[in-house]
Amino acid sequence: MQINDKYSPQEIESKWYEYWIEQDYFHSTPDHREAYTVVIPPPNVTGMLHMGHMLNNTIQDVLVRRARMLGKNACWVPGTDHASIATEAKVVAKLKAEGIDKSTLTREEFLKHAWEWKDKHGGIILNQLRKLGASCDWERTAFTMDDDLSSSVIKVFIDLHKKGKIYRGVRMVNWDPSAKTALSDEEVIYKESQGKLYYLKYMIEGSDKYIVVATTRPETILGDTALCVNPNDERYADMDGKRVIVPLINRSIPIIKDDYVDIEFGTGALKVTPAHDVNDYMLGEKYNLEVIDIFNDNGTINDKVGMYEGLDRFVLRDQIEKDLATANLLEKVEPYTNKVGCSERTGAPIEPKLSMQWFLQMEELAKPALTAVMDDVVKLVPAKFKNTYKHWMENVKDWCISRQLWWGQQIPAYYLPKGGYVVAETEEEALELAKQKSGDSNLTISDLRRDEDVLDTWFSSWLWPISVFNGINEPENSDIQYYYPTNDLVTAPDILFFWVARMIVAGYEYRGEKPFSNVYFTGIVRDKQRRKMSKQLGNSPDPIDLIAEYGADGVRVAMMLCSSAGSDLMFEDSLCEQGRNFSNKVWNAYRLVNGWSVDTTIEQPESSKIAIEWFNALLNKTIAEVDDNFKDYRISEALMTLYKLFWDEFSGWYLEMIKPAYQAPIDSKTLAQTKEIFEKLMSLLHPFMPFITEELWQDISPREKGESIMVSLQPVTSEFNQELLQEFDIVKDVVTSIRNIRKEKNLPNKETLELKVIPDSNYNDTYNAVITKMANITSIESVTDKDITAAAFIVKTTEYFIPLGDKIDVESELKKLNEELVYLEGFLRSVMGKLNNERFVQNAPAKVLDTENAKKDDSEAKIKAIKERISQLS
RNA sequence: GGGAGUAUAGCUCAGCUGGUUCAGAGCAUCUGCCUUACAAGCAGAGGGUCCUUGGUUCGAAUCCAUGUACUCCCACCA
Repeated sequence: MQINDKYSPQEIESKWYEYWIEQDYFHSTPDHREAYTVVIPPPNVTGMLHMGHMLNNTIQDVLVRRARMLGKNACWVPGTDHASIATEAKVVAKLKAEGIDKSTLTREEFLKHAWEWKDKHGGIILNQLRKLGASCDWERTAFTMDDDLSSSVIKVFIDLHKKGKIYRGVRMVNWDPSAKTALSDEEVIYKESQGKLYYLKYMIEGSDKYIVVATTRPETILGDTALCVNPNDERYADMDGKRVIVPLINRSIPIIKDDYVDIEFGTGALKVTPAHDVNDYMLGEKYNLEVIDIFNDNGTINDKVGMYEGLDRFVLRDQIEKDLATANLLEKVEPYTNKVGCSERTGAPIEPKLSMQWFLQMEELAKPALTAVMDDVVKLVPAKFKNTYKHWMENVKDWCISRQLWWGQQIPAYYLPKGGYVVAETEEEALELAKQKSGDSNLTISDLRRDEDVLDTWFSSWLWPISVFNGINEPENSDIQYYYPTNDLVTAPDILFFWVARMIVAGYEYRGEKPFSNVYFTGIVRDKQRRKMSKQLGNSPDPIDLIAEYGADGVRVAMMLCSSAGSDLMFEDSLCEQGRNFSNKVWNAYRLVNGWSVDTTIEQPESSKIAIEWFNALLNKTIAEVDDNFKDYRISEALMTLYKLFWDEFSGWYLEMIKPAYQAPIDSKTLAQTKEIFEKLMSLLHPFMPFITEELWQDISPREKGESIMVSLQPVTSEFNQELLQEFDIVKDVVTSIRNIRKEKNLPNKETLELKVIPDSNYNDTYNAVITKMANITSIESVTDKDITAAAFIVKTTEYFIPLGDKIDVESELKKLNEELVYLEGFLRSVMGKLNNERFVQNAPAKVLDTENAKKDDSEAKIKAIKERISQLS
């Protein structure tokens, strides 16, 4: 497309992405430069791109592209996570839709289906990232179940087991009856749920009296093995040694006393079900109670009790309520709101369940990881997350790492026929170990039974920054040596514990070093009503549609403008308009510059010289600001700074200053310098808007094949003339004042005006050329007396006049002057109030005193000038 | 139940260690303009008790305390 056409992002974006790929700019290999490494938070293999990814990956791309343009060897490793529960659930559902039940398949058959699924859907999200312009090193694309990564996981498991950090045991775990697997504590989310509180009658054995017990889960009476009251509860003082009968079940259970029970709650009596409640389990251990597990893995009732067998737990709850009522054992039912733990992945209510699982001891491992964050060796941005992190790490619990699933890394534990197990990387090693352990040299592989479980997904992703560089299998390889530790991690705060904390732990355990230097937490993308964007609510736009409508550059700019670290962002489609409008502005500014014809015989006008000098100073100042913003990860501010620089300063002021008259040519020097400036502006904007900046950069001057803005260097800041910038603010004020007068007096811009000035210390005629050009002034004449027939204005302390003959309205002029006078006098009074206050003069630092004195002088001078003009006019 | 955070213009937010970057920005709104790069634009304008109440200070949006309102995290209350 031609540059003088309208801006149309669709036409340029795919072209440049292909070019970048073809030129292999994204790929990084170790060299002499400083490495800058980012590993992507691997999205779920079956995921689709949503607004959260959009935000997250835009930030990463901005950081990576900028680092690359700062001369670093930037490497952004992309990849996906196998997400064992989520993916397995999807595959199971898909098979079910085809009429295949998972239980009829062998492990191998199921995994075949799962891999097919992965191959079919696994690449979608990464392809979507390309549309966004993500400059990932695609040749390094990793998947958490790639051979290298899987063997890393297994090695680490074996190593931790060898170190005695991994143990196997029966514990109360969070059971997901839908996925039929254990979950870690972090995978349980608590939701408010409107339920009921049931008051059940437990008859006292050998008596017609009863004790009422309040419970939210009456179905668990099947597993009741005691009734517990507080020893200090007088209502139950005479219950020592007595027993009660479990309603409906007619089992006799003891009454025990423990101060765990809250006297205030319900009736002060607690039913104890050690198999199905964590607290009850602890009571059970303490008082040596029988444990009756009443559920099957899928949440239906088993045959242990011999009643209600096969019923689902929630069906049973209603059934029990009816049966209790019929038997007159239900005193009452109250509405009750409580928190119910649900599976993060499947949403199913969690069932606390006793089962044999594998655990990782975290306490010791967590120590270096805690110190690292507290000492800012790993810096969290924003820092408020340090508190949360500290609290979690100091109270870290053992990590349940086994899952009763097939999709994932299978635990490398092999059970011996006569009890005991060995842990080994291969079957052959396992056999050797087994022979040693059992003393039976005739053992064969088929005698060993491998543990069925797989490892928690996070047990593979916690190695991500190491395993993508194969740093577990080959700890000395050149990639890991060069790229590790990585620099920035960009992620959402909801996986701080799942992932970030554990990566830091693994980093210290397996590399003896932090995995990254900075963690940038993005906010959560919400809609206008502050609701989290989600598929179910249907309030999330499809990012691909947005890109199609506004262009990737436009969407990127929109996201970056409204996102500061750690705070949520309220997104709506219309925000993209701002991004697209800005792209359009950039495009059109280039069209203007590009459309000028050059005349090498004309001299460079004075106004252009000044404009270039001024803009270069401003550019330097802005680059320094942007550098600072990036240093503090204030990315949206960096962009806003550049946005204003380009729109207001460059387009609004600079281009207007150097713009030749209609169809007139421009001098070659100004054009060349302007193109240079334009190029720098493109470089500065490139990390945010990669496509349009490449397109224009390529067009500015002929480029060789193989050149690209993305591998060019960022402009660097240098000394700039601070005074020039301040003086220019005065120039702008003068121009604006003249524009205001034009507006008031209805004078069209085309009509030329004369300007008179009474020079004083704040006046500098260097800039007259600029003023005349910008405000369409014919001449600026220095005078000594006020022109009372002219429209007047004061900038700083300098008085200006525009002779308008009879066009000025003395009445309204006086009114305005008086208003201004009142304001200035009030202002002066407050300044004088400070200066006359002895304590202020004594305590305030010299700098503050100076400014106050300057304020005083300026306003006094202004007041004097206004008073004079008032007296002349009236 | 414990902990943390936030409250500034209609909206989204800046405002670092109290003082000319102190009341700001962008968007939105309003008023003029189809001015020869751009109406996805240009030129202007309006808009805030800096959540309440106290305190510290010569001086508070900024520091301290109290209250209020939201948000998030953690926790085994049946």
